[in-house]
Amino acid sequence: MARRSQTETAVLGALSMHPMTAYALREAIRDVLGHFWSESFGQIYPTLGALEQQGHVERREGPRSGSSTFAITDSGTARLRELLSEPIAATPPRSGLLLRLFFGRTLGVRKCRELLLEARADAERSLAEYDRLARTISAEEAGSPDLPYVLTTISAGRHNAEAAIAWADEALALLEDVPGDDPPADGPPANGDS
Amino acid sequence: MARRSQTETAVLGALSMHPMTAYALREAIRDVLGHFWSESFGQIYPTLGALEQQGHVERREGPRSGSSTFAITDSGTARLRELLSEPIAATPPRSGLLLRLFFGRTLGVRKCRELLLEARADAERSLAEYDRLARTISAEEAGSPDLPYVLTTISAGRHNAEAAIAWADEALALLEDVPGDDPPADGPPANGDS
DNA sequence: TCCATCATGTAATCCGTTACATGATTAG
DNA sequence: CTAATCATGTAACGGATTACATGATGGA
Repeated sequence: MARRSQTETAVLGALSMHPMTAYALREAIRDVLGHFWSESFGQIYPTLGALEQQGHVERREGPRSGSSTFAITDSGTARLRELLSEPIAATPPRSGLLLRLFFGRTLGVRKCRELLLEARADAERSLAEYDRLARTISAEEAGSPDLPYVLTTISAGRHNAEAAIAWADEALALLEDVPGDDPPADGPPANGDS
Repeated sequence: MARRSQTETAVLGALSMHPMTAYALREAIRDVLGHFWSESFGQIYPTLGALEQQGHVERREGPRSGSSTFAITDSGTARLRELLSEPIAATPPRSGLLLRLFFGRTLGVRKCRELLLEARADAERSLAEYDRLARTISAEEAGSPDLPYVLTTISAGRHNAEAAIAWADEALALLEDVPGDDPPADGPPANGDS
């Protein structure tokens, strides 16, 4: 069971929408699934090769000489359905931001505030991006059977971004009354080098 | 630079609160940082060893024969400050749930609804847990300089859980009018086995 | 002609999980 | 005495990123 983990799922899924070259696949995963998924370059080719050997995808003439277009086969669609039905493998959480805030006493309040403001700004930007995306896709893909599903994933991004903004504000308030003793420079005190 | 990635940060951070054995460290990371961080077992011992060699932690007599308690040293605290100040390494997103919903046409509406209901229930449970946690810690650690920082991380969990609930409801509404053609069983149609 | 983009792949390496292997202490 | 918990480590494996290596095509 060469369960290439969930890479297989992402690749088959992307190809289930329309056939494309490995290169285009990579861009589709980055640009279309990018908000909630990522695949590294070096995974895509080997996975495609394995899927081809298993008969789940078919290699055809590509747009350039030496290039190939991959299309999902019936067995590939069945395999995808199977993979999507598997229980979700829980990704262990790893938030560098929360790790820093948790040890904020050591980091210093000032830097914590900076991190929070940055996070807030990032979230604000994502929020705008999700709104734009939702409008674009709703128009472009109007009537597509995929549309409602795609919209649920965009909605997830929107809600997360909104939550991040509200959280950042609350967290900034929580740190409001913390004494500004913070810049505990890494050497002895009263040393303004950095 | 054997940058044991961010494991080093988590280990030094945990030891910055109080000295403990490697075993206790593991439990602290699981139970205390667990909402936003995880370290696998096999990372902790080697990392502690490396930190000891660099003089960032000190090994002392442990509570049992053959066991050791580790304490952070001054250089360790400086190192922690350094690590915490580094730019946050963005973790590539990987949401198995959103991956499944995105390809929901293939998975089938029914299973998508089930996934959403599950996710909603999970979030509801976390929410209660975060509330309980916030109350417990506020009482237990009242007056601790770490308290406000810890509360910001709990607040993050709360907001995320709330967002997940609101999102699940919205997503369920989005899938409301999708025709229930869904169970595209992996064989021929008109087969009510499951 | 030359650069950006399209295109395909391999290899080295790192990070992290899991399984394995062992033993001391304490509570029931 | 015996099971649960505390305690420490190593080894094997698998998954993922990154760097390396190469080349075609088309537009400026």
